[in-house]
Amino acid sequence: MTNSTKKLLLIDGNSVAFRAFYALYNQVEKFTNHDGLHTNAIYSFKIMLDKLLKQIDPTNILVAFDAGRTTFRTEKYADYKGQRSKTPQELSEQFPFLREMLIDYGIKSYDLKNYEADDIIGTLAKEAEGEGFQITIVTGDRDLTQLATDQTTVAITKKGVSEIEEYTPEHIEEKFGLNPRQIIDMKGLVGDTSDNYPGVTKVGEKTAIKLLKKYGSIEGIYDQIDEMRQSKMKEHLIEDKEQAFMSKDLARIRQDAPIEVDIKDTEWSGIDYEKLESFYQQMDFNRFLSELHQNQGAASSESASSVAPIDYTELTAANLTELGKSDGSSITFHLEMDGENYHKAPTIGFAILKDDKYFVSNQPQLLKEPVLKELLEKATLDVFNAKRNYVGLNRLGIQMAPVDFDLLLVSYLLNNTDNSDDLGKLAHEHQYYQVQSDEDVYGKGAKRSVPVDQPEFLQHLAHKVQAIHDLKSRLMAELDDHEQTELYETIERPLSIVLAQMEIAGIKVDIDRLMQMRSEFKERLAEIEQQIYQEAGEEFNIGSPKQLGVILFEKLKLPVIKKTKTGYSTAVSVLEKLQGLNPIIDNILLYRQLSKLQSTYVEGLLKVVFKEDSKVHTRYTQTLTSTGRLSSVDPNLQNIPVRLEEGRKIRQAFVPSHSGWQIFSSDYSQIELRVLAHISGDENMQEAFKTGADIHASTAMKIFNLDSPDEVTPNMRRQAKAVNFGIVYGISDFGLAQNIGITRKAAKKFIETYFESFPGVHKYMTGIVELAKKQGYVETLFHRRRYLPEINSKNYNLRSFAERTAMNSPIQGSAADIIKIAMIRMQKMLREKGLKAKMLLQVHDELIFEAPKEEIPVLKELVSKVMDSAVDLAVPLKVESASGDTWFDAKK
DNA sequence: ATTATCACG
DNA sequence: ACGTACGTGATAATT
Repeated sequence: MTNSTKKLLLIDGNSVAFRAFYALYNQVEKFTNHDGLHTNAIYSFKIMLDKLLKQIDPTNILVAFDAGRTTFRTEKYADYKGQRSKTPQELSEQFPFLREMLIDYGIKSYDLKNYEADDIIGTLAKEAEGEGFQITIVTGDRDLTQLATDQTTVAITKKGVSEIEEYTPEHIEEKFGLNPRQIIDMKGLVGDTSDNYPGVTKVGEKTAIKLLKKYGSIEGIYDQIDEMRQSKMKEHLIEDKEQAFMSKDLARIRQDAPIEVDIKDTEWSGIDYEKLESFYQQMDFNRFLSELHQNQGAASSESASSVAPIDYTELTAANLTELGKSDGSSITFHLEMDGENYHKAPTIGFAILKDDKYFVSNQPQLLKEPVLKELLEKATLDVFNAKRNYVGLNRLGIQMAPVDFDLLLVSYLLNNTDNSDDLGKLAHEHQYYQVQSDEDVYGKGAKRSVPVDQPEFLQHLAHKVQAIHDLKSRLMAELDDHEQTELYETIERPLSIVLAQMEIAGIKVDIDRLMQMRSEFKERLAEIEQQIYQEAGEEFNIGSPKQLGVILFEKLKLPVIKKTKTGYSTAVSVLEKLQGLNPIIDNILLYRQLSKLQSTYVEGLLKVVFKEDSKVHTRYTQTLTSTGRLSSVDPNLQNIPVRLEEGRKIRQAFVPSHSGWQIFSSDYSQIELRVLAHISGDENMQEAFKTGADIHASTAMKIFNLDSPDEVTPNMRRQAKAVNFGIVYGISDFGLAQNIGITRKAAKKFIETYFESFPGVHKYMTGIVELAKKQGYVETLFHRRRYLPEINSKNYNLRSFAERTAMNSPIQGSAADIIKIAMIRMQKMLREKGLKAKMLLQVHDELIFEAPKEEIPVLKELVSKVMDSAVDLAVPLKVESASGDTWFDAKK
């Protein structure tokens, strides 16, 4: 697109930087680069600048800055801007870098001694108007609207900087009934509190507009003041005449400042991408870096690929020998599958990097050829996502060789915040751009298509193995710096294979049982539904919180307990408070319960059963949680109902895969509290665990100051249990109060007493928060890290959340470490002992197996031993086991 | 794509 | 005065 007219963009640098700074003020601590420099203002300034460049497409640009506090205005009026508080350090340190960024953008910036940015802008705007420019002035300061003309638009930033409001003369007329020049008169009459100059007493915006409509200007008012009828306002006007003229003079933006730039100097030379790239690197603007690379790529080549092409060999049945022999040395491998669910996604290609040579193919069947199969079973592999590759190869009948480097896993250990599972995106996070994301190559949503027959597909695969290889040494070195090599080599890496094996094994589902439940639930739901309609007096969608809210709180006029941001809350906690007021409540609660079971568990589960083996094969996400726990998807087998009997019956549908076998389950008892007892070193807590006491009862004795366990009532124990949970979660009086229904004051007292009774725990909690503030992260027993950038935030909520996280993560994370160790050892033991038993599921603190009935006693012995001894803590670990014909029956 | 709800540890 | 318990995933409704 070419410009038919010349367009000048004038930006009030200080004003916009202030707006930009406060737009992201609540995240100011999140925006710091590796040198500790705050970057939030630069960041949002840049976003706004890009938007403007795109919208306006200017030929000329200038960013004007204030030169300092003293100007000709302070000479005239010493108190001008006198009440302004000092620019915060977090912002002022950003100005030099902001100017540097402008240079990289090819944009001229300018300041002039004794003048404000406004005056530079006013002067240049006037000059540009004479030369026939279209001018846009961008600022956060409304005073500049006085400069609006037919040629000049003033854009005021709103909502931080994400939106702008454009002031043309027409818009100003519409809004105030004044012309732009009268804005100056208005300022003179009203004054300006933020610039700290006075106006006429008792004259505000409304009065000023009325006066100016009648008299035109301040001069006009005083010319005719004698004719004005007697009033308080007239007295004030006469009294403050001098002030009014002075303020008008202060408000008037100069259009004749002695600037040393002219329009020619503002010609935009365009962005210097190389310099901008290194600037982004300096600022740690990873998002902008990857944008930059994509844009450059799109602009510089017709194939829209931003990466240098790789010289590869396309493998065929005929040229397999070119791969050469396998000597067990390290190769980089990638298996491409089309779809997230690798248990069923078609394998569509693969890539190998061996001895600096790239081999790629869109014929995965080739992997079954002896040369390739042997290579993959004998070599040492570097991969991205070992688990995914293992399952994919397993489906081709290949037993994947040991893995040395797993890019996905290592990257997750280094930093588990925003760890993508897309190779390209993740490489970009590590400032590596010689590979694109799948989304970039394949598209997303409805537009997604994988060009398996095109060279770009093979190129993409080659770039994937190249990226894995290129990132290896750097990331492994970082792992070492973090003291995480052991965590990687002895826990996460072997675990990925154990998880793959568990997923492949799957768990058998009794489909008939589920179908039977489905028709039972269907009948009962229909019945309750009719009752609810009757009680409500009309039919509506019970599943819609919005419609339900209208029925309950408007039609039936039940009291509103809580609101969500979109309307009435109808959550269980609310409905329970309404119980007894109307019989409809009980029915809704029951309906909710049953429809949850029906849709999520009965029907949801039936949808994901594999027809071939009547099993569900979940996928564990090993690189997602910020604490180190696993999660389970498609289906989620870590949230199968257990607390309510009705829901627990779902577990009857999980059965062994062979007749004569049983389900066996083992769980750690209070592992998180035991971990806390260990890492806090609290003697009282350790003592309780060492003597095998009931921990909640013993906590109750402490906080209620009892002498004997016999004095602990069930209610005391319940409250003590809640306190223990609270401690693990990073306690707050509010949370505890809410949970056990006591006042905040009482909760606070509980916590105080708790900390007096367990001083070691108290010391740990304050110590870990302090440590987090100092080093920016916390660690588990095995050096798993969690970064807490918000721990020093000025925003109370963000900071408090980070503080609780600092207390909780080492506990939850260490417990996760421990069960992971147990799983690896357990799998090894099953193999070594030649047992038929299979480990199937992990649910955070429990492991679920299937085994021939006769193996159960052996298994029980073995699992207890392995889980008990997974780590050596200052307190014993306790394991409880059970078995039965279904998962439901594997309970005490 | 986001929100409310509810299932689990 | 503020306004929260920690970690997840699936579903249906709504935008």
